[in-house]
Amino acid sequence: MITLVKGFHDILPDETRKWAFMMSTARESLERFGFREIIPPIMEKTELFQRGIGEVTDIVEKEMYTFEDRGGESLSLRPEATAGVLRAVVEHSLLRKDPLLKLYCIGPMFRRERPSKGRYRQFFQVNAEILGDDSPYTDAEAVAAAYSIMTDIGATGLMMEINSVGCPNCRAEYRKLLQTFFKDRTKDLCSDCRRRLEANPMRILDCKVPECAHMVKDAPLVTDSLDEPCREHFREVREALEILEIPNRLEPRMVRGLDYYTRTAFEIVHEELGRSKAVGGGGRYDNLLKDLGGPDASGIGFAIGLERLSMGIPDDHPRFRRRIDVYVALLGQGAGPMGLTVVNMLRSNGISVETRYSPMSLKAQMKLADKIGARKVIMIGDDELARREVTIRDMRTKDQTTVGIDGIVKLLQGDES
RNA sequence: GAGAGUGUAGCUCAGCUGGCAGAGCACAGGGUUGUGGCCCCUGUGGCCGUGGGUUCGAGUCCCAUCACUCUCCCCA
Repeated sequence: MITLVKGFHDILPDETRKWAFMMSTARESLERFGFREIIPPIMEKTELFQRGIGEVTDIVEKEMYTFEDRGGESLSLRPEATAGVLRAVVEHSLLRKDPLLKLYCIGPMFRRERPSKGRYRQFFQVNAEILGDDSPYTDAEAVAAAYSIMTDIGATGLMMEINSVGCPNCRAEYRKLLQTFFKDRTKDLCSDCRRRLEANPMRILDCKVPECAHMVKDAPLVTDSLDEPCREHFREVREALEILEIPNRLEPRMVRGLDYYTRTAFEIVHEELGRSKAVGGGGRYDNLLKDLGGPDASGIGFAIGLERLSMGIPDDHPRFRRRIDVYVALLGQGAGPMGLTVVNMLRSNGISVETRYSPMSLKAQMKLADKIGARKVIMIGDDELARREVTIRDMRTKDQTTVGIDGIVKLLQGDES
Protein backbone atom coordinates (compact mmCIF):
# COMPACT_ATOMS: atom_id res chain seq x y z
CA MET A 1 0.00 0.00 0.00
CA ILE A 2 1.24 3.45 -0.85
CA THR A 3 0.61 5.71 2.11
CA LEU A 4 0.49 9.39 2.94
CA VAL A 5 3.59 11.52 3.01
CA LYS A 6 4.70 11.90 6.61
CA GLY A 7 3.13 14.88 8.30
CA PHE A 8 0.51 15.37 5.58
CA HIS A 9 -3.11 14.50 6.17
CA ASP A 10 -6.27 13.74 4.25
CA ILE A 11 -9.42 15.62 5.05
CA LEU A 12 -12.00 12.89 4.63
CA PRO A 13 -15.63 13.26 3.45
CA ASP A 14 -16.95 13.18 7.01
CA GLU A 15 -14.78 16.21 7.87
CA THR A 16 -15.11 18.32 4.74
CA ARG A 17 -18.35 19.99 5.79
CA LYS A 18 -16.62 21.25 8.91
CA TRP A 19 -13.73 22.50 6.82
CA ALA A 20 -15.99 24.15 4.28
CA PHE A 21 -17.77 25.83 7.18
CA MET A 22 -14.53 27.13 8.68
CA MET A 23 -13.33 28.48 5.35
CA SER A 24 -16.60 30.10 4.30
CA THR A 25 -17.05 31.62 7.75
CA ALA A 26 -13.53 33.03 7.67
CA ARG A 27 -14.27 34.49 4.24
CA GLU A 28 -17.49 36.11 5.43
CA SER A 29 -15.82 37.57 8.51
CA LEU A 30 -12.96 39.03 6.50
CA GLU A 31 -15.19 40.41 3.75
CA ARG A 32 -17.17 42.15 6.50
CA PHE A 33 -13.93 43.86 7.52
CA GLY A 34 -13.35 44.95 3.93
CA PHE A 35 -10.71 42.38 3.01
CA ARG A 36 -10.52 41.02 -0.53
CA GLU A 37 -9.24 37.61 -1.48
CA ILE A 38 -5.98 37.05 -3.30
CA ILE A 39 -4.85 33.63 -4.46
CA PRO A 40 -1.09 33.46 -4.89
CA PRO A 41 0.60 30.20 -5.93
CA ILE A 42 1.81 27.71 -3.34
CA MET A 43 5.35 27.83 -4.74
CA GLU A 44 7.73 30.74 -5.05
CA LYS A 45 11.38 31.32 -5.79
CA THR A 46 13.38 30.31 -2.72
CA GLU A 47 15.00 33.72 -2.65
CA LEU A 48 11.69 35.38 -1.81
CA PHE A 49 11.41 33.52 1.48
CA GLN A 50 15.08 34.02 2.27
CA ARG A 51 14.69 37.76 1.92
CA GLY A 52 11.20 38.01 3.38
CA ILE A 53 11.28 35.74 6.38
CA GLY A 54 14.99 36.08 7.07
CA GLU A 55 17.83 33.82 6.12
CA VAL A 56 18.77 32.86 9.68
CA THR A 57 15.32 31.80 10.88
CA ASP A 58 14.48 28.16 11.63
CA ILE A 59 11.83 28.20 8.94
CA VAL A 60 14.17 29.11 6.14
CA GLU A 61 17.21 27.26 7.44
CA LYS A 62 15.71 23.84 7.97
CA GLU A 63 11.98 23.66 7.45
CA MET A 64 11.35 24.55 3.81
CA TYR A 65 10.54 22.14 1.03
CA THR A 66 13.16 23.43 -1.36
CA PHE A 67 14.14 21.82 -4.64
CA GLU A 68 15.68 22.64 -7.93
CA ASP A 69 13.33 22.53 -10.89
CA ARG A 70 14.37 21.24 -14.28
CA GLY A 71 15.58 24.64 -15.35
CA GLY A 72 17.99 24.74 -12.44
CA GLU A 73 16.06 27.33 -10.45
CA SER A 74 15.63 26.93 -6.70
CA LEU A 75 11.95 26.84 -5.74
CA SER A 76 10.22 26.36 -2.41
CA LEU A 77 6.74 25.45 -1.24
CA ARG A 78 5.49 28.40 0.78
CA PRO A 79 6.05 28.01 4.54
CA GLU A 80 3.83 31.03 5.21
CA ALA A 81 1.68 33.30 3.10
CA THR A 82 2.85 36.84 3.73
CA ALA A 83 5.93 36.75 1.52
CA GLY A 84 3.96 35.55 -1.50
CA VAL A 85 1.15 38.05 -0.98
CA LEU A 86 3.59 40.94 -0.67
CA ARG A 87 5.47 39.73 -3.73
CA ALA A 88 2.23 39.87 -5.72
CA VAL A 89 1.43 43.32 -4.33
CA VAL A 90 4.84 44.66 -5.33
CA GLU A 91 4.94 42.87 -8.69
CA HIS A 92 1.54 44.19 -9.78
CA SER A 93 1.93 47.58 -8.06
CA LEU A 94 -1.36 47.05 -6.28
CA LEU A 95 -0.66 49.78 -3.76
CA ARG A 96 -0.70 52.38 -6.52
CA LYS A 97 -4.32 51.66 -7.26
CA ASP A 98 -5.31 51.18 -3.62
CA PRO A 99 -3.01 52.97 -1.20
CA LEU A 100 -4.70 51.02 1.59
CA LEU A 101 -4.94 47.33 0.76
CA LYS A 102 -6.66 44.67 2.78
CA LEU A 103 -6.00 41.20 1.45
CA TYR A 104 -6.58 37.68 2.62
CA CYS A 105 -5.86 34.21 1.36
CA ILE A 106 -6.69 30.71 2.48
CA GLY A 107 -4.66 27.68 1.60
CA PRO A 108 -2.05 25.13 2.53
CA MET A 109 1.42 25.98 3.87
CA PHE A 110 4.34 23.61 4.06
CA ARG A 111 6.98 23.19 6.74
CA ARG A 112 9.15 20.14 7.20
CA GLU A 113 8.97 19.93 10.97
CA ARG A 114 8.57 16.97 13.27
CA PRO A 115 4.82 16.31 13.26
CA SER A 116 2.92 16.21 16.54
CA LYS A 117 -0.53 17.02 17.83
CA GLY A 118 -1.94 19.89 15.81
CA ARG A 119 1.28 20.26 13.87
CA TYR A 120 1.47 19.07 10.30
CA ARG A 121 3.88 19.46 7.42
CA GLN A 122 1.04 20.62 5.24
CA PHE A 123 -1.40 22.78 7.15
CA PHE A 124 -4.08 25.26 6.20
CA GLN A 125 -3.91 28.89 7.13
CA VAL A 126 -6.24 31.80 6.86
CA ASN A 127 -3.96 34.74 6.28
CA ALA A 128 -4.77 38.44 6.21
CA GLU A 129 -2.74 41.59 5.61
CA ILE A 130 -3.49 45.30 5.90
CA LEU A 131 -1.00 47.33 3.91
CA GLY A 132 -0.39 51.06 3.72
CA ASP A 133 -1.55 52.30 7.12
CA ASP A 134 0.43 52.53 10.35
CA SER A 135 -2.34 53.88 12.55
CA PRO A 136 -2.62 52.00 15.86
CA TYR A 137 -6.31 51.52 15.12
CA THR A 138 -5.30 49.49 12.10
CA ASP A 139 -3.43 47.15 14.42
CA ALA A 140 -6.54 46.85 16.51
CA GLU A 141 -8.60 46.16 13.42
CA ALA A 142 -6.30 43.32 12.42
CA VAL A 143 -6.64 41.83 15.89
CA ALA A 144 -10.40 42.32 15.73
CA ALA A 145 -10.61 40.55 12.38
CA ALA A 146 -8.68 37.57 13.72
CA TYR A 147 -10.85 37.50 16.80
CA SER A 148 -14.01 37.76 14.75
CA ILE A 149 -13.08 34.79 12.57
CA MET A 150 -12.60 32.64 15.62
CA THR A 151 -15.76 33.67 17.41
CA ASP A 152 -17.81 33.40 14.21
CA ILE A 153 -16.53 29.87 13.80
CA GLY A 154 -17.52 29.16 17.38
CA ALA A 155 -14.15 28.38 18.90
CA THR A 156 -13.97 28.58 22.67
CA GLY A 157 -11.20 28.72 25.24
CA LEU A 158 -9.16 31.23 23.26
CA MET A 159 -7.07 34.07 24.62
CA MET A 160 -5.56 37.03 22.79
CA GLU A 161 -2.06 37.78 24.00
CA ILE A 162 -0.56 41.07 22.96
CA ASN A 163 2.79 42.75 23.15
CA SER A 164 4.93 45.35 21.48
CA VAL A 165 8.41 44.42 20.34
CA GLY A 166 9.26 47.98 19.39
CA CYS A 167 11.01 49.30 16.32
CA PRO A 168 14.60 48.38 15.42
CA ASN A 169 15.78 51.31 17.55
CA CYS A 170 14.14 50.22 20.79
CA ARG A 171 15.10 46.65 20.10
CA ALA A 172 18.80 47.38 19.89
CA GLU A 173 18.49 49.07 23.25
CA TYR A 174 16.55 46.21 24.76
CA ARG A 175 18.94 43.64 23.39
CA LYS A 176 21.80 45.27 25.26
CA LEU A 177 19.79 45.36 28.47
CA LEU A 178 18.99 41.67 28.17
CA GLN A 179 22.56 40.71 27.47
CA THR A 180 23.76 42.64 30.51
CA PHE A 181 21.10 41.02 32.63
CA PHE A 182 21.91 37.46 31.63
CA LYS A 183 25.67 37.88 31.43
CA ASP A 184 26.02 37.67 35.23
CA ARG A 185 23.86 34.55 35.30
CA THR A 186 25.32 32.72 32.34
CA LYS A 187 26.24 29.67 34.39
CA ASP A 188 22.59 29.05 35.31
CA LEU A 189 21.37 29.23 31.74
CA CYS A 190 20.74 26.10 29.69
CA SER A 191 23.13 25.38 26.84
CA ASP A 192 20.63 26.61 24.23
CA CYS A 193 20.18 29.89 25.98
CA ARG A 194 23.93 30.46 26.29
CA ARG A 195 24.04 30.27 22.53
CA ARG A 196 20.98 32.50 22.23
CA LEU A 197 22.59 35.12 24.47
CA GLU A 198 24.83 36.17 21.59
CA ALA A 199 22.70 35.23 18.61
CA ASN A 200 19.24 36.36 19.67
CA PRO A 201 18.80 37.09 23.39
CA MET A 202 15.05 37.66 23.06
CA ARG A 203 14.66 33.94 22.40
CA ILE A 204 15.66 33.24 26.02
CA LEU A 205 12.34 34.73 27.11
CA ASP A 206 10.62 31.85 25.37
CA CYS A 207 12.73 29.09 26.96
CA LYS A 208 10.84 26.33 28.75
CA VAL A 209 13.75 25.05 30.88
CA PRO A 210 12.67 25.71 34.51
CA GLU A 211 15.90 27.49 35.55
CA CYS A 212 15.76 29.84 32.58
CA ALA A 213 12.04 30.44 32.96
CA HIS A 214 12.64 31.33 36.60
CA MET A 215 15.29 33.85 35.73
CA VAL A 216 13.18 35.36 33.00
CA LYS A 217 10.70 36.49 35.65
CA ASP A 218 13.15 39.16 36.77
CA ALA A 219 14.48 40.03 33.33
CA PRO A 220 13.84 43.48 31.88
CA LEU A 221 10.72 43.82 29.71
CA VAL A 222 10.62 45.01 26.10
CA THR A 223 7.73 47.23 26.97
CA ASP A 224 10.01 49.16 29.34
CA SER A 225 12.53 49.79 26.57
CA LEU A 226 10.12 51.25 24.03
CA ASP A 227 10.92 54.71 22.75
CA GLU A 228 8.28 57.39 22.97
CA PRO A 229 6.58 56.88 19.55
CA CYS A 230 6.43 53.11 20.03
CA ARG A 231 5.11 53.47 23.54
CA GLU A 232 2.39 55.81 22.38
CA HIS A 233 1.49 53.54 19.47
CA PHE A 234 1.12 50.57 21.76
CA ARG A 235 -0.94 52.55 24.25
CA GLU A 236 -3.39 53.49 21.49
CA VAL A 237 -3.59 49.93 20.23
CA ARG A 238 -4.57 48.74 23.67
CA GLU A 239 -7.03 51.56 24.04
CA ALA A 240 -8.66 50.57 20.75
CA LEU A 241 -8.91 46.95 21.89
CA GLU A 242 -10.77 48.13 24.96
CA ILE A 243 -13.23 50.08 22.81
CA LEU A 244 -13.70 47.02 20.60
CA GLU A 245 -14.20 44.89 23.71
CA ILE A 246 -11.73 42.26 22.64
CA PRO A 247 -10.57 40.24 25.61
CA ASN A 248 -6.79 40.45 25.70
CA ARG A 249 -3.87 40.04 27.99
CA LEU A 250 -0.62 41.94 27.96
CA GLU A 251 2.13 39.39 27.56
CA PRO A 252 5.32 41.46 27.88
CA ARG A 253 7.55 38.39 27.46
CA MET A 254 6.00 37.17 24.23
CA VAL A 255 8.41 37.18 21.32
CA ARG A 256 7.59 35.93 17.88
CA GLY A 257 9.59 33.68 15.64
CA LEU A 258 9.87 35.79 12.56
CA ASP A 259 12.41 38.58 12.60
CA TYR A 260 10.49 41.09 10.55
CA TYR A 261 7.96 42.07 13.21
CA THR A 262 7.96 45.62 14.56
CA ARG A 263 5.83 47.13 17.28
CA THR A 264 2.59 45.19 17.75
CA ALA A 265 2.80 41.41 18.02
CA PHE A 266 -0.02 39.13 19.05
CA GLU A 267 -0.87 35.49 19.45
CA ILE A 268 -4.13 33.71 19.94
CA VAL A 269 -3.60 30.75 22.19
CA HIS A 270 -5.84 27.87 23.07
CA GLU A 271 -5.92 27.67 26.86
CA GLU A 272 -6.11 23.88 26.78
CA LEU A 273 -3.32 23.43 24.28
CA GLY A 274 -1.02 25.68 26.26
CA ARG A 275 1.26 28.49 25.27
CA SER A 276 3.40 26.50 22.93
CA LYS A 277 0.52 25.83 20.55
CA ALA A 278 -0.76 29.05 19.08
CA VAL A 279 -3.97 28.92 17.04
CA GLY A 280 -3.06 32.14 15.34
CA GLY A 281 -0.60 34.93 15.48
CA GLY A 282 0.54 38.03 13.74
CA GLY A 283 2.07 41.41 14.00
CA ARG A 284 3.19 44.59 12.37
CA TYR A 285 5.99 44.67 9.81
CA ASP A 286 6.88 48.21 8.85
CA ASN A 287 9.98 47.44 6.79
CA LEU A 288 9.08 44.26 4.97
CA LEU A 289 7.50 45.74 1.85
CA LYS A 290 10.52 47.93 1.26
CA ASP A 291 12.86 45.00 1.92
CA LEU A 292 11.07 43.12 -0.85
CA GLY A 293 11.65 45.93 -3.30
CA GLY A 294 8.31 47.60 -2.82
CA PRO A 295 7.23 51.03 -1.62
CA ASP A 296 8.05 52.26 1.87
CA ALA A 297 4.67 51.24 3.26
CA SER A 298 3.85 49.63 6.54
CA GLY A 299 1.84 46.50 7.05
CA ILE A 300 0.24 44.29 9.63
CA GLY A 301 -0.98 40.77 9.20
CA PHE A 302 -1.94 37.58 10.90
CA ALA A 303 -2.40 33.90 10.23
CA ILE A 304 -4.77 31.38 11.77
CA GLY A 305 -4.02 27.67 11.66
CA LEU A 306 -7.16 25.81 10.65
CA GLU A 307 -6.12 22.39 11.97
CA ARG A 308 -5.63 23.91 15.38
CA LEU A 309 -8.74 26.03 15.21
CA SER A 310 -10.71 22.95 14.28
CA MET A 311 -9.55 21.27 17.50
CA GLY A 312 -11.37 23.99 19.42
CA ILE A 313 -14.77 23.34 17.88
CA PRO A 314 -16.89 20.19 18.21
CA ASP A 315 -17.16 17.74 15.29
CA ASP A 316 -20.77 16.83 15.84
CA HIS A 317 -22.49 20.15 15.30
CA PRO A 318 -25.77 19.56 13.41
CA ARG A 319 -24.68 21.84 10.59
CA PHE A 320 -21.77 19.53 9.83
CA ARG A 321 -24.24 16.67 9.23
CA ARG A 322 -24.79 15.33 5.80
CA ARG A 323 -27.96 16.70 4.21
CA ILE A 324 -29.81 15.98 1.02
CA ASP A 325 -33.25 17.11 -0.08
CA VAL A 326 -34.63 13.91 -1.56
CA TYR A 327 -33.86 10.23 -1.77
CA VAL A 328 -35.61 8.46 -4.64
CA ALA A 329 -36.39 4.83 -3.84
CA LEU A 330 -36.88 2.60 -6.89
CA LEU A 331 -38.86 -0.57 -6.26
CA GLY A 332 -38.60 -3.29 -8.85
CA GLN A 333 -37.07 -3.44 -12.32
CA GLY A 334 -39.75 -1.39 -14.06
CA ALA A 335 -39.17 1.71 -11.98
CA GLY A 336 -35.86 2.56 -13.66
CA PRO A 337 -36.96 4.77 -16.56
CA MET A 338 -39.47 6.77 -14.55
CA GLY A 339 -36.98 7.03 -11.69
CA LEU A 340 -34.36 8.52 -13.99
CA THR A 341 -36.90 11.01 -15.28
CA VAL A 342 -37.86 12.10 -11.77
CA VAL A 343 -34.27 12.30 -10.50
CA ASN A 344 -33.22 14.36 -13.48
CA MET A 345 -36.22 16.66 -13.24
CA LEU A 346 -35.58 17.38 -9.56
CA ARG A 347 -31.88 18.05 -10.02
CA SER A 348 -32.60 20.40 -12.91
CA ASN A 349 -34.77 22.36 -10.51
CA GLY A 350 -31.99 22.77 -7.96
CA ILE A 351 -33.07 19.99 -5.64
CA SER A 352 -30.35 17.70 -4.30
CA VAL A 353 -31.16 14.06 -5.00
CA GLU A 354 -29.58 10.73 -4.18
CA THR A 355 -30.73 7.35 -5.42
CA ARG A 356 -29.59 3.75 -5.98
CA TYR A 357 -30.02 1.98 -9.28
CA SER A 358 -29.13 -1.55 -8.13
CA PRO A 359 -32.07 -3.42 -6.61
CA MET A 360 -32.46 -2.89 -2.85
CA SER A 361 -35.28 -3.61 -0.46
CA LEU A 362 -37.36 -0.60 0.51
CA LYS A 363 -36.31 -1.12 4.11
CA ALA A 364 -32.67 -0.88 3.15
CA GLN A 365 -33.34 2.20 1.08
CA MET A 366 -35.19 3.87 3.94
CA LYS A 367 -32.23 3.20 6.20
CA LEU A 368 -29.92 4.67 3.61
CA ALA A 369 -32.14 7.73 3.19
CA ASP A 370 -32.04 8.23 6.94
CA LYS A 371 -28.28 7.85 7.07
CA ILE A 372 -27.58 10.43 4.41
CA GLY A 373 -29.96 12.91 6.03
CA ALA A 374 -32.65 12.96 3.31
CA ARG A 375 -35.54 15.23 4.21
CA LYS A 376 -37.95 13.46 1.87
CA VAL A 377 -38.16 10.07 0.22
CA ILE A 378 -39.89 9.61 -3.11
CA MET A 379 -41.10 6.06 -3.71
CA ILE A 380 -41.67 4.67 -7.16
CA GLY A 381 -43.09 1.13 -7.32
CA ASP A 382 -45.54 -0.77 -9.51
CA ASP A 383 -48.59 1.08 -8.18
CA GLU A 384 -47.06 4.49 -8.79
CA LEU A 385 -45.72 3.43 -12.16
CA ALA A 386 -49.15 2.43 -13.40
CA ARG A 387 -50.65 5.78 -12.47
CA ARG A 388 -47.67 8.00 -13.38
CA GLU A 389 -47.52 9.09 -9.75
CA VAL A 390 -45.04 9.04 -6.91
CA THR A 391 -45.41 8.71 -3.15
CA ILE A 392 -43.58 11.37 -1.16
CA ARG A 393 -42.73 10.73 2.47
CA ASP A 394 -41.59 13.46 4.82
CA MET A 395 -38.94 11.81 6.95
CA ARG A 396 -39.49 14.00 9.94
CA THR A 397 -43.28 14.08 10.17
CA LYS A 398 -43.82 10.72 8.42
CA ASP A 399 -46.61 12.25 6.36
CA GLN A 400 -47.07 10.64 2.97
CA THR A 401 -48.81 12.04 -0.06
CA THR A 402 -49.24 10.91 -3.61
CA VAL A 403 -48.77 13.29 -6.48
CA GLY A 404 -48.69 13.10 -10.25
CA ILE A 405 -45.28 13.22 -11.88
CA ASP A 406 -45.79 16.81 -13.11
CA GLY A 407 -46.67 18.08 -9.65
CA ILE A 408 -43.58 16.87 -7.81
CA VAL A 409 -41.36 19.90 -8.21
CA LYS A 410 -44.12 22.34 -7.33
CA LEU A 411 -45.02 20.34 -4.25
CA LEU A 412 -41.41 20.12 -3.03
CA GLN A 413 -40.65 23.76 -3.71
CA GLY A 414 -43.89 24.86 -2.08
CA ASP A 415 -42.75 22.99 0.99
CA GLU A 416 -39.56 24.98 1.21
CA SER A 417 -41.27 28.24 2.05
C1' G B 1 17.40 17.11 15.97
C1' A B 2 16.53 14.59 21.42
C1' G B 3 13.22 11.45 24.45
C1' A B 4 8.86 8.20 25.45
C1' G B 5 4.82 5.23 23.89
C1' U B 6 1.73 2.41 20.50
C1' G B 7 1.10 -1.02 16.10
C1' U B 8 -4.62 -7.06 16.50
C1' A B 9 -11.37 -6.46 11.75
C1' G B 10 -13.25 -0.27 8.08
C1' C B 11 -13.16 2.45 13.43
C1' U B 12 -12.26 2.13 19.01
C1' C B 13 -9.89 -1.44 21.55
C1' A B 14 -9.58 -6.49 24.76
C1' G B 15 -6.47 -10.74 24.37
C1' C B 16 -3.31 -13.02 31.80
C1' U B 17 2.47 -17.02 33.34
C1' G B 18 3.29 -18.78 25.16
C1' G B 19 -1.80 -23.44 23.60
C1' C B 20 -8.27 -22.87 18.17
C1' A B 21 -8.37 -14.82 16.71
C1' G B 22 -12.26 -11.67 20.33
C1' A B 23 -15.92 -7.47 21.76
C1' G B 24 -18.46 -2.91 20.75
C1' C B 25 -19.41 0.29 16.68
C1' A B 26 -19.80 0.25 11.33
C1' C B 27 -21.37 -2.74 7.07
C1' A B 28 -24.87 -6.75 4.88
C1' G B 29 -29.28 -9.87 5.57
C1' G B 30 -33.54 -11.17 8.50
C1' G B 31 -37.50 -10.36 12.47
C1' U B 32 -41.96 -6.70 9.17
C1' U B 33 -43.45 -9.84 0.93
C1' G B 34 -43.61 -1.62 -0.05
C1' U B 35 -41.61 2.08 4.85
C1' G B 36 -36.00 4.84 8.45
C1' G B 37 -34.09 6.03 13.61
C1' C B 38 -34.95 2.02 18.97
C1' C B 39 -34.78 -3.30 19.92
C1' C B 40 -33.66 -8.62 18.79
C1' C B 41 -31.29 -12.55 15.63
C1' U B 42 -27.74 -13.90 11.89
C1' G B 43 -23.75 -12.93 8.69
C1' U B 44 -19.35 -10.62 6.05
C1' G B 45 -14.83 -9.03 7.52
C1' G B 46 -7.77 -10.62 10.15
C1' C B 47 -0.30 -12.27 6.49
C1' C B 48 -2.05 -9.81 14.94
C1' G B 49 2.86 -3.43 10.99
C1' U B 50 7.29 -5.99 8.45
C1' G B 51 11.69 -9.28 8.68
C1' G B 52 14.42 -12.59 11.51
C1' G B 53 15.26 -15.52 16.19
C1' U B 54 13.84 -18.76 20.63
C1' U B 55 10.16 -22.87 21.01
C1' C B 56 6.77 -28.99 19.83
C1' G B 57 3.93 -24.44 19.42
C1' A B 58 4.53 -17.03 19.13
C1' G B 59 -0.68 -11.94 18.68
C1' U B 60 2.02 -13.02 23.38
C1' C B 61 9.15 -13.75 24.62
C1' C B 62 14.02 -11.72 22.13
C1' C B 63 16.48 -8.77 18.11
C1' A B 64 16.02 -5.64 14.03
C1' U B 65 13.19 -2.53 10.98
C1' C B 66 9.19 0.54 9.40
C1' A B 67 4.98 3.42 10.55
C1' C B 68 2.12 6.28 13.70
C1' U B 69 1.20 9.08 18.30
C1' C B 70 2.90 12.12 22.24
C1' U B 71 6.65 15.33 24.81
C1' C B 72 10.86 18.81 24.18
C1' C B 73 12.48 22.51 20.50
C1' C B 74 9.86 25.88 17.15
C1' C B 75 5.75 27.58 15.23
C1' A B 76 -0.16 28.16 12.84
